[in-house]
Amino acid sequence: MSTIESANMDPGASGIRAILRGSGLRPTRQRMALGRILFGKGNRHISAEELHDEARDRQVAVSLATVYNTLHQFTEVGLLREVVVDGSKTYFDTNTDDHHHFFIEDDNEVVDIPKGQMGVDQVPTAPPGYEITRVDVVVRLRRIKD
Amino acid sequence: MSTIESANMDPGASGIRAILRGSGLRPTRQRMALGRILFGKGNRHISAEELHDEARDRQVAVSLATVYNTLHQFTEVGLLREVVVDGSKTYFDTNTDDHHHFFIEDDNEVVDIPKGQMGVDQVPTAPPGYEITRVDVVVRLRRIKD
DNA sequence: CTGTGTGCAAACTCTTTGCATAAGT
DNA sequence: ACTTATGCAAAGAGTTTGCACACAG
Repeated sequence: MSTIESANMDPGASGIRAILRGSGLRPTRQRMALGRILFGKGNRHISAEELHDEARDRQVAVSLATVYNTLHQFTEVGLLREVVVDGSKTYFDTNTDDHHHFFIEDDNEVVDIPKGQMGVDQVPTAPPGYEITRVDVVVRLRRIKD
Repeated sequence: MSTIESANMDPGASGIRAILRGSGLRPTRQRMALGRILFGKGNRHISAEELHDEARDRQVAVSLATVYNTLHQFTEVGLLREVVVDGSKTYFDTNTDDHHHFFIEDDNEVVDIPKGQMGVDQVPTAPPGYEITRVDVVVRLRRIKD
């Protein structure tokens, strides 16, 4: 368990405000609170439900609909990235860099694959008339039981 | 590996029956009909809804619940493979070989990437205690509009 | 003030489930 | 017959939508 909670990442309230302003989003109470949860401590892979629960745990009253709205707005302005690993839930990644994921099937957890540890050697040519928007790689993992 | 040989030829009713028997599934009217749709003409990437519609179009009465049951049973015995490309729908691929996919975002279509046109050069080492079950690559495409 | 954001509940989509009926062997 | 499969409708999860009220600028 990596507990790197050194303040190297936490932008603080004013930082979040700046991020939102810079993205053209009004810094409302809810967006500020969700922003702090999302960007307050390193990279996260979180679902709407999880974010909602976490907000509640922090005594922040935010409706689930607002959580969805906020996640989508953040994604639109490039603060988040959607990760598709599982047909049933949508995960949002605070790391918007080009990178890939491990997906731990046992507990539905998404983990970044360290950059440089994985590569795609031949990106295929897109069929005529199409362009590649992204290449997603998901390495599925299962816990070894013995 | 019981991959269906000659994937581009219609196995015919007797062929489907043999496939089902070989997988330990009773060849019921519904499974036979769905099997023919699925394996009758080359590789397919189909959702439950699409398969249901197609069955209806062929005058085959099958309930949606049975379509889901059948798709999952076929997947369990290795006749199909689930493809995760989109958070909202589940697609089933009649090609169970190791291969990757294009996903055309404009019309939610899944297409196989020709074998050899794409490769993953370094499969990352799985974290200790875990084993890799599969590596999925999805190349997302958008239609070029000009 | 004025417009954007939020909360709530209801609606929606995709998928699963429970149980009585039907069909396979 | 005996067992497994199917159909239906209802329930379930995750997500979205519509509209009145609240809040930021």
